[in-house]
Amino acid sequence: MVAEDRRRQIIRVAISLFALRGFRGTTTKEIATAAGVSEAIIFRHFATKEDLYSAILDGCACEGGVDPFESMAEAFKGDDDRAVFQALGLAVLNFHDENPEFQRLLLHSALEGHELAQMFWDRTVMQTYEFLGGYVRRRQAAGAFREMNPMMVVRAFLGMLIHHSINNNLWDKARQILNISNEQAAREYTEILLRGAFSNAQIKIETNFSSESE
Amino acid sequence: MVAEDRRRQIIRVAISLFALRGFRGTTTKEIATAAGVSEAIIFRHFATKEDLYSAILDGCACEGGVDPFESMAEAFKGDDDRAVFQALGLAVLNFHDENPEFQRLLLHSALEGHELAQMFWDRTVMQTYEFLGGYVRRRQAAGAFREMNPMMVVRAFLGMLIHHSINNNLWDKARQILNISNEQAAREYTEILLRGAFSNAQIKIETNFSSESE
DNA sequence: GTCTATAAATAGATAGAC
DNA sequence: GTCTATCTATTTATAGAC
Repeated sequence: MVAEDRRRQIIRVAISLFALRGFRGTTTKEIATAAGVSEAIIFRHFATKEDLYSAILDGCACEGGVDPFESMAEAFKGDDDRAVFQALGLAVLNFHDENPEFQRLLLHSALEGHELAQMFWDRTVMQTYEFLGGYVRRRQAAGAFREMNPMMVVRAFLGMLIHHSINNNLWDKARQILNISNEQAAREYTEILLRGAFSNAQIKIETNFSSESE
Repeated sequence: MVAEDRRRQIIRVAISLFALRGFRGTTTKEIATAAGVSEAIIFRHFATKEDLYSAILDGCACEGGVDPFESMAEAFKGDDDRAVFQALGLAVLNFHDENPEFQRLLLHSALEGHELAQMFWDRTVMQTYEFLGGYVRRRQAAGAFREMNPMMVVRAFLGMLIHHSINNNLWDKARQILNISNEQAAREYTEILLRGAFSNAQIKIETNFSSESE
């Protein structure tokens, strides 16, 4: 196999194993065996095990270039609150469903203090807080959202989504408790975020009460 | 030092290190050094490294005996929805704040496929879903909560809480984005769960609209 | 470009003196 | 109850033949 292909193959195999067992939990021997080569080949392409990890990070850097906010651009302009959150929610849930290894890699990385976690935070998480937080702030000014820290809204929504993904990814039994499609999950979480779990009756009582007291 | 004390000390040290670096990422040598003894002492008290891990689990089993639902018993009986969720929320947030090692240990365990994660799921998570899910079901029957899968409500709420704790625990920068007390966080997440982020004005429009269409 | 063989360091675990 | 010394297996990494 030509050098560049072999290199990419090793990285692909390493991602799977690091995701499964973490950096320290994976041996170069295991990577070599899984790639169907001898251990010496690993060190022919990567000076050290750390270098292999860094090469994975460089790969992630490119993948992260996909704009997660693309799908919500239209809803964003039209101030369609439900569509904005549903689109982002579905994008996040689908991404984690299609890339379960990434989430495990990221969690391992965060726990082990590697730089992937920091990179992901700076690049993706911060961007999401700014983007979505800005939207919430604008909608608060328009009177559609109530007054509260916009970051709180973002944190709450991301919490529901990411926890949902981690549950499905790490615990077999999670789906026994709640087994729904990503579309439905995105819709339900959006509904909870925007109007809560109270019934209309309850909300009417609350709304009447609060208008009296105002 | 007497045997039983030494044993407990080693376990305490091991918890810290396993939480920090994971099971595979921690060496018996490191544990010995941190405990201020030689490596041989570790293996005098625990036949293998795995045995040490199991001993930690047994310790957790006792700690888990604390009833997390105690603080919400009164609110539960009185159908005080806000108090129920706020009390549970505060209990969860405080627990993770006071036991940051436990959360890291649990995450490492879940990723590494050790039994702590499974034990925690069966014992604590399931119990929470049943308890809180049962409450939601009852309040739905009373017309206070709208019709939806009760597990969805629980999942959403736990998601906000646990994600909030993990953020504060694993990422330094999380507090830069959103730095609030546990009391405030429990209150805000409860508010989002029950009545959402929409303003009263928006809810009135929605409520009127939905009563017309009903 | 790939392999076998092996070096060097580190891991878990034991023996035996005090 | 604790230590030093040591054993064995594993892990990262290299050398050199093909």
